[in-house]
Amino acid sequence: MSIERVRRRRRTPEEARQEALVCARARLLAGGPDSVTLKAVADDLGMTHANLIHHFGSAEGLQSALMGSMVADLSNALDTAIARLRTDDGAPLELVNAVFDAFAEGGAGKLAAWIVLKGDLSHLEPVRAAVNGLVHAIQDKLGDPSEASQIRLSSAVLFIALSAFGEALIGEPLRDMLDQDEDASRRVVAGLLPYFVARSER
Amino acid sequence: MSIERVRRRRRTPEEARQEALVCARARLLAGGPDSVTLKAVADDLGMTHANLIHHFGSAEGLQSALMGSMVADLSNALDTAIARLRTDDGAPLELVNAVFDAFAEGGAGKLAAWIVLKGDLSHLEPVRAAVNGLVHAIQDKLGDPSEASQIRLSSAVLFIALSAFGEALIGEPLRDMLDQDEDASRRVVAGLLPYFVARSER
DNA sequence: CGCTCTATTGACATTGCTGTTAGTTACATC
DNA sequence: GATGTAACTAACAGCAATGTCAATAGAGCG
Repeated sequence: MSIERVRRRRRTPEEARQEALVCARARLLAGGPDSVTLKAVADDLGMTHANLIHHFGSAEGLQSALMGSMVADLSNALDTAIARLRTDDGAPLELVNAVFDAFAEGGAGKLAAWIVLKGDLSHLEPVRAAVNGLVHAIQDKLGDPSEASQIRLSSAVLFIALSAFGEALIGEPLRDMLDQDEDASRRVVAGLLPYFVARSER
Repeated sequence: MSIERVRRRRRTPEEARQEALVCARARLLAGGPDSVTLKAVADDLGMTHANLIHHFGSAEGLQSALMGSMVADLSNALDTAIARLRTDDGAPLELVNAVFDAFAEGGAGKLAAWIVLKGDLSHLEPVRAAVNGLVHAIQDKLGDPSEASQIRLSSAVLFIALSAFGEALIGEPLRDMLDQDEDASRRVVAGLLPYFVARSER
């Protein structure tokens, strides 16, 4: 019986951080904020929690990096939607789907809820640019650079974002209560969109 | 120098639970879920955490009771909105305001986010009746008992609830990003409401 | 007043998470 | 192959939250 010597894996700092963030995100989405602890993430990765502290400085450092990573993903998803909006001739449903997907699939909905509950609103700041970009992209597409249209489109984006966020978090139980199918929220929001460009906001 | 003997206050079980729940709710809204601990709540009330365990059984018992209390309040707020809808001739803005207030003031928004992040969806169950009551109340008011109208109104309620929930959580930062005033969300939602009764959902 | 019931306390044990430190090992470079 | 850097580990200490238990004391009741 020979002594099994476990071969130790050595990652680059970037690899280590990346793997940890992927794992931490999965934990956040599956088990909530309380399940993303140093020990839990370290165990998942087959390392010790001390090593995570080595890479992120502290537990708060890991959480902060996770927020940053997820916010960046949300930002990128919105930017992609903007780019497609500027080039393709996507229907309004396309845009709505893009925003809803960004909040649902990337876990941005749960992320934002976590941030708000903790009170760290500053982490949401990088989203500002993307959100405003969305307004301008729609404005350019419609070819109406007036001040009035910007205000109107801002409220449209506000409306889409609120709905997408809500759907990502409480959509499933709420739709279940109301006997609505899985696509109901997107359909409703997309259906209401034309009224924003047609009429002036009261 | 006489020995100061601290006079011990003795509450009825109902008083104790009530005070604890009020305090726990304030903590949840101000500092997030992590700030509602046995010790913190007990300190606020001038008692020991052991006494809280005596009344609620465990920390989880306190959290569960808090969720129950807040869900009940949300349910009542919705019922009040329903009652007013059945008697008064409230404008659509009234209804929207009632739902938005229910999510914002009572803290139902943060509560729901907390429940979803923890994964305890069962706690939301008592809301089902109120939500469905809302659909039927609107339907009665419009005097159209058809199946089609119910489906349409369900999607309207879904849409209002998602928006109200979103506004309660990320409304403030999002409106700030978009240069929208405090009432923007309510105004937009109320403005879109007429389109639900007028047209058939695509 | 004496008695009972139980809300309440204080002290202790336990557990899980965070953070520190000294030492170990993988890997790149010479 | 020798060497240095730093990724990594093991063991420990500290802390905060939860939970247990025996003892205390407020309030109603005879």
